[in-house]
Amino acid sequence: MHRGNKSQARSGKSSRPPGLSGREIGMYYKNLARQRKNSDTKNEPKIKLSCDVTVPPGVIMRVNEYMDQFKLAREAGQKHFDENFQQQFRHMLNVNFEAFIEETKKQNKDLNLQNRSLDAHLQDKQKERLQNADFRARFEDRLKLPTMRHATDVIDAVDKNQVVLIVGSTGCGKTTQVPQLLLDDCIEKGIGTTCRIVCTQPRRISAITVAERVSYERAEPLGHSVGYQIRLESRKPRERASITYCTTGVLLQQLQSDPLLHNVSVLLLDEIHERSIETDMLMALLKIILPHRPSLKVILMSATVREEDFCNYFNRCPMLRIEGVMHPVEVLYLEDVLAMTGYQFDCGNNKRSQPRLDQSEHRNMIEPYIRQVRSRYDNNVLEQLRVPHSEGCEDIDFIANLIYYICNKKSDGAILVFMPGLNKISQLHSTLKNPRSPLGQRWRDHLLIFPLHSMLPSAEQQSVFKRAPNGKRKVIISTIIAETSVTIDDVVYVINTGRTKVTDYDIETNIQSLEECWVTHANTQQRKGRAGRVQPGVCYNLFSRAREALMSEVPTPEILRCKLETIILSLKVLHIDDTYAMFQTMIDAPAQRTVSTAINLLKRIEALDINGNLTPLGMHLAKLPIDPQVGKMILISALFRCLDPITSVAAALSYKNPFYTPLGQERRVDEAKRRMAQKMYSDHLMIHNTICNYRESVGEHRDRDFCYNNFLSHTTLQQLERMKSQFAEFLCNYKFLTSSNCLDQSSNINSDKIPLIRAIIGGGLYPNMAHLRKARQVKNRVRAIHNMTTDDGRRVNFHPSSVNSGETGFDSNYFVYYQRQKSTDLYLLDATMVFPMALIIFGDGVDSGVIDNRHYLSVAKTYYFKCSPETVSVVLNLRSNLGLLLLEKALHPAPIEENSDASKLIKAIELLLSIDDKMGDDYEIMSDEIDNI
DNA sequence: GAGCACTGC
Repeated sequence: MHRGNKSQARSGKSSRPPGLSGREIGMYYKNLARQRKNSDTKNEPKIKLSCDVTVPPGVIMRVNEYMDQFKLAREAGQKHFDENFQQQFRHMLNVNFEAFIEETKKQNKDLNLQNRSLDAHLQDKQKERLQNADFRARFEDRLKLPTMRHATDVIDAVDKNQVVLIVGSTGCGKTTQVPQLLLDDCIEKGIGTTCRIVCTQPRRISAITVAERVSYERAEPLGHSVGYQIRLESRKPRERASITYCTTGVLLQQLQSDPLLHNVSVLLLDEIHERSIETDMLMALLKIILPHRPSLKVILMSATVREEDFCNYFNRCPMLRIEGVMHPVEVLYLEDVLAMTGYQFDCGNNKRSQPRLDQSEHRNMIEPYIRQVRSRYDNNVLEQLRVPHSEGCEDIDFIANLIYYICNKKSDGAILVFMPGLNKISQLHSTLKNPRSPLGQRWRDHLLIFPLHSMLPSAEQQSVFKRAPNGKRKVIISTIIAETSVTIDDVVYVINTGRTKVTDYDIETNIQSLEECWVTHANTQQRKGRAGRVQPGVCYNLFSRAREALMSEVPTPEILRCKLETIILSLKVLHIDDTYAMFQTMIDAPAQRTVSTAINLLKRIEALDINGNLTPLGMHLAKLPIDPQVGKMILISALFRCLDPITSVAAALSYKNPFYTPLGQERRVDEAKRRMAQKMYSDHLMIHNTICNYRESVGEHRDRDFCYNNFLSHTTLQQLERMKSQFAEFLCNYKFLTSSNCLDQSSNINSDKIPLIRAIIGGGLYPNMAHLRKARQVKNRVRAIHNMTTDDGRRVNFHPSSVNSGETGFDSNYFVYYQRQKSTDLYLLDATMVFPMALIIFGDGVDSGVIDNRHYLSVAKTYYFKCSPETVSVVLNLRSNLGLLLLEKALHPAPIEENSDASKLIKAIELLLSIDDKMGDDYEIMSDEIDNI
């Protein structure tokens, strides 16, 4: 039935109608190719046999022996399980949403009981505090904040309404003061013990700094009435009469054990205008929770950014506006800057000439505007506005020139320049450091320059926050990171190029992209604010007012730009089964197609069954604080006892890569990474090796040097270690492990078996697969070029930061990856070489068949591997046993004991994988395919 | 040959 296309083509060749001329022959084959292409896309699956995965008979025999032992043991029945999880799971499936809510209410009905003697004590303490000199001095300062002027309005509004929206700009004190007002009001009324305030923050750093600030204002140590809780780090306050600042993610996780928020009396959601996935999600969940919790108060806090959206979303809830206390900031646009500096763009040698489309777009925008402002600007300025590369950050010399102008004409104060990304930051940095113009040379030694980017070490260092010494001007060249995440106090001048990089997600093609775009009004507003923190400032927008009029009001909410697997799982454990309906209730609903793509993936990795219900595996994955694919990876690693390497991989994938890249050191960072990779052709194993080497260096007290020499962030490595421990604790609590220590010997019996680890990485990242057809060395290029496609047939490349980039001599042509992203090209941001057998053992949709008398095993109807019929049968048999084992282990969590019968299956898998490891690559076999690309 | 930014009991 399955006939390969190649054989069709060959038979076509021999039966070409006779008597055709040269041109006619050409047309004949062209038509044939077209027909073939059409039939491919319609019905006939495109089958090309890839390399041979035949297992030698001797190995098959041993694998079968192992499997027989495994099967016998299963049939004998092992019923000494912990029944706890199975009960939980049955309950999960049998209880519907309403019953679940009723149960939760019953369990928590005694929770908020008042404690009168404690209340009286709190009242006394409060009176005492009013006498405390520190408290009083700080209280005087608090009174200067606008929020304190609205104190009675706030308390009143919260008293009378379940939901209140507070809108206030930076510096109004809403985040620090509102929780205190409500807590102190309760204490004074003698009901302090019923008061548990939680205030969510979008970032870890803000939760900590706000909690510290508030404790200081209350003249208390952190962790008394005020505390914080972020992942892997907390200073929790007392149980009652308290304020907890936590990240939004922490609260979402807590919902799993406290779905109606019985542990909270007042919930404040801060920075909801940022439209993070977490706050959007919480708002939707609150609409379900609120009717069941009449005593719960919710305060939404937003900057003045489309605040009416939130007000409408909560039934036109009352809105309180609080004025900010920013210093005035003068805003200048491109035309003003040109008039001021008299700068002339270089148009002659137009190397950076833009595409024609961009040029005509620019003309359509600027000409009407020029007519409008003709009388206000002189002709030279208008002429400069006509230059397409006048806006944004195309002309680095222009930005440098503006910096020198500020140095020359303006009073002291740091300059903050917003750039889109590392490339432009680096260009401006080198222009300022190695100036060609006399003007630049004059200022060079007066500048103290800080490039700021998440991958640069400066983001972690304190020097960027310190004031510049006399005679020096601090210049910070930053990405959007300085807009909200990093605050530098002494900034007085902001240069806003108006450009930033944005990730987007195309539903149709399932492709994530990173591209440079214009910022939104909301971004410009926030950037302007960065100039007015300490004194009146100036914001230089390097785009015209005409451009501003075309910019969007706000960025696209995160929920419309990202994958939904994790959210869907977390809804499922809250018994919200109809996720489509749930998403429809959100402020912005993601497309149905995005939801169905996510659900399909969850089904493929067996987190959901065909009906979309949670499987036992899915229930475990939902509880882990990590994406489901990576969750599955660590779960398998626990069963297969190679915990340490895999948790390293998982931590780095879910947090960040520990390498940073100082400007101009890219080559040396690459070398360091490749040293760590030890020719394993894996970015993931490279991280594992790095962590091992790091630990060794810690043991020998040379970790500082080690990190410095290898461009590693100490802070990130420590956080990765903490995350690894957290994973081990979770898995231990769920009984998949006997120890909560990542390095425990019993959890790492197989940790040095690289083929097995490679396969488990593949098992987790599956179905993100890619096939390398050819790696070739081209003249005049140092590095190899790769001809590679992902499973959807798209051409991809290794990202230049991957250790696989430019490599040749891979032992297998198959790869798994975590992230694929389109920027200058479609890139795999990370990749691990895997052997076909790993995909066959751990993939879904594995099938077998016969083409042209050749037996094959196929993966996901994408890759077809030749093999002997005996291999087909042993592998399929092994897969069904593995399926049974995983199901059993998901229902009855327990590690696979060494020398137990279940461990025989792992031995069998290990054996199959280890022969793969020794097989050569298949360039020869594949070479005929290259013609077809 | 290239890397906006966050986050998880």
